[in-house]
Amino acid sequence: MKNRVTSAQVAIKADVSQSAVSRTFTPGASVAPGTRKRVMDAARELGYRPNAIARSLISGQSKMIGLIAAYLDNQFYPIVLERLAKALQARGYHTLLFISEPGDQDHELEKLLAYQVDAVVMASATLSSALARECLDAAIPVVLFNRDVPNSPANSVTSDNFAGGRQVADYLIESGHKQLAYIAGAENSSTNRDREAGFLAGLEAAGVSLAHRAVGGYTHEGAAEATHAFMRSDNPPDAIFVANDHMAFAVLDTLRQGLGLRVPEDVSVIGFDDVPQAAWKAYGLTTVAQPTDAMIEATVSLLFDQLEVGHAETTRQCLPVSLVERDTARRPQG
Amino acid sequence: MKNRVTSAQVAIKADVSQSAVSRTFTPGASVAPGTRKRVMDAARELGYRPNAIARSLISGQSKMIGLIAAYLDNQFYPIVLERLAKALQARGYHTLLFISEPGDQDHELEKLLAYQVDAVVMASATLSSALARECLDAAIPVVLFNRDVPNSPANSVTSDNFAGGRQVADYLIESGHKQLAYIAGAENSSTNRDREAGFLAGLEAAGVSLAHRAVGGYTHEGAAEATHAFMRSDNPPDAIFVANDHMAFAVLDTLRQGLGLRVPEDVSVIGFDDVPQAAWKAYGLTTVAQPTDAMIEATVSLLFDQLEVGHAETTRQCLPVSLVERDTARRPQG
DNA sequence: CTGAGTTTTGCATTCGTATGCAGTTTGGCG
DNA sequence: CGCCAAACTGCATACGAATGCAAAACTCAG
Repeated sequence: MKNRVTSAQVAIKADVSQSAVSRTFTPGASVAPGTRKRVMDAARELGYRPNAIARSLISGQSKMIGLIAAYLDNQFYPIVLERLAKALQARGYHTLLFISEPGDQDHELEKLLAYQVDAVVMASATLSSALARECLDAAIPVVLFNRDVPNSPANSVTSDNFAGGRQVADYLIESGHKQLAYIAGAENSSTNRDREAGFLAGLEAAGVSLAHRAVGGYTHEGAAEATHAFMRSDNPPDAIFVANDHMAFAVLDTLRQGLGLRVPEDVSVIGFDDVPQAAWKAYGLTTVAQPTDAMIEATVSLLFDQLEVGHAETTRQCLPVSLVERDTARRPQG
Repeated sequence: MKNRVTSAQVAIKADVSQSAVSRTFTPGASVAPGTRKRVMDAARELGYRPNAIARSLISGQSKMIGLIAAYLDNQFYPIVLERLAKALQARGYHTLLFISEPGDQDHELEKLLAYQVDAVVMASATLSSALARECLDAAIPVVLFNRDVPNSPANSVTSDNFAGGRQVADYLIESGHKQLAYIAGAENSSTNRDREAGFLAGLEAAGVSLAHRAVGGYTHEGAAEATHAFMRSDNPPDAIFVANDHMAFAVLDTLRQGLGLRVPEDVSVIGFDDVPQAAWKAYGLTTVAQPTDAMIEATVSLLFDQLEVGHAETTRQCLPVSLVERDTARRPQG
């Protein structure tokens, strides 16, 4: 039923061999101009399109990159997804998308490897060490995006989460906040771990201790609940550092609309990521900006170094962050 | 270098034929329990994983669905992407993602077809009629998601944009608004066309004429500019219908933070889509809800009807919408 | 017009798996 | 114990394109 046109059919129509057709569609191959034209004409007439699947089989390169993601409701990831896919497309690669549900990452990754992807980018979920080994064995480069697993053989591209957390601590202390709170993302995520560690390091350096801590699980609801809990306590915080912007929006909504408090007069709030929404005026969120474009660029170069140049050493890139001062945190010297 | 394990290697190790290995991994094939076990053991030991590329080549089914998208900054699409990909995964299909840049859709779609995707879902960009024909020729089902091209041979799943626009008009008029404005998305998008047509139909039925109209291009900035222009005019609107929520947020920010106006006291605003953000308290956007889950479900069943059952007729599904009353539009009888 | 050097071309094989066919084994039942 | 059907197995081939190799065609200088 399917109207599949093959190179052999084109070859017959153009009165050349199948090889000639193949070479016509292989950049850099040796084909006489006349032959090429005959082939192109026949191809156009028949509606021929080289079969990427067959090509992959023989060339050993699928030109597909497996991308594992989840939680696309946090705007950070869709944006990464869009730009990364676009960057890969520009280089002739395409993105096979896997949405990982908590729990079945390994199972899904199995399937992804079955598709012979040339590399894997993990933008969420963590790589189990078993899978990491499998990828290593199969010589499939893996890049962890925005996460880092210390002793794994995978490459990673992250921003300097520790420094970011530290900057937030310094900033909040310098601007006179006394009761500091932290809303964590997921306990086991590397971004949360580093952001929190940096924050705590900053507090310790100033001799301040953390007044409140709760886990928001990177969800809107979790963050809202945590905020309520904080504010109901005996010593409510005067500043909340939230592990990412997505949760910070919920914190702001809860403080302002839910509890009728003023931000930053009553409570300061600082997020992390600097998603586009953070700049929207309804929020105007003070936050730590991740260098999204640079991270994507780094990911792409890393990938191509390994895919096309053949570099093998695993690399861990950590890019600098910067605090973006907007309207949700009292400023120093104010 | 690549440590590729093939079915032949497993066959040797398990002392069976390559066919036996193949059959072991083919659900429903006839294999003796003992043989299956020997094969499985050998496979596990060698780390064998069936090569989906080779399988596609011979079976003629890639089990990949091409998904074309763009504008992932509008939260509606990431969510669709996530849920759709998940639903497809659950059925053993995977998503090959293409980000279309305005202008090169055709060129990209070409590549997508080269990958032998079993079907195409277009969640943005419109299908040129040339491409539509190519897909038809290749017997590749195409589903237009949230868009509709009247005389094309493609299936479509949309919500009732016309009825939604109409409801907004009725609602705004009933609640006593006099100066109505509309901010369009992109002129050539079917969603915009239908939403606007429905809105105008409602106005006409009430004998009201549209006071203002501008094109926001589905962008934050475009909507902000349009709002400024409206409010600078001699007869500023007391209600603005915005073609989607993404732009409506910009309208709200501009009215409130930019111009110091109160919503809905001074101006009412209604959006379209009901993305999760619309429910966040900082916005509390009154909007028309698209039945996202139902649309995805419809898309998936449509796809599978065509892929596995073999139905061929093209279908156009149009699902009902509902107005969600929140806080950005004055209510009738208030 | 000849011969050496360079392009172009076709043949045959390869990638890894699925499957029709025919041959072999197994099991059930009389 | 014998026989037929059913279950299982292996062989050979196919999917569509890329590529090493050797033959053929062309180029150009002498």
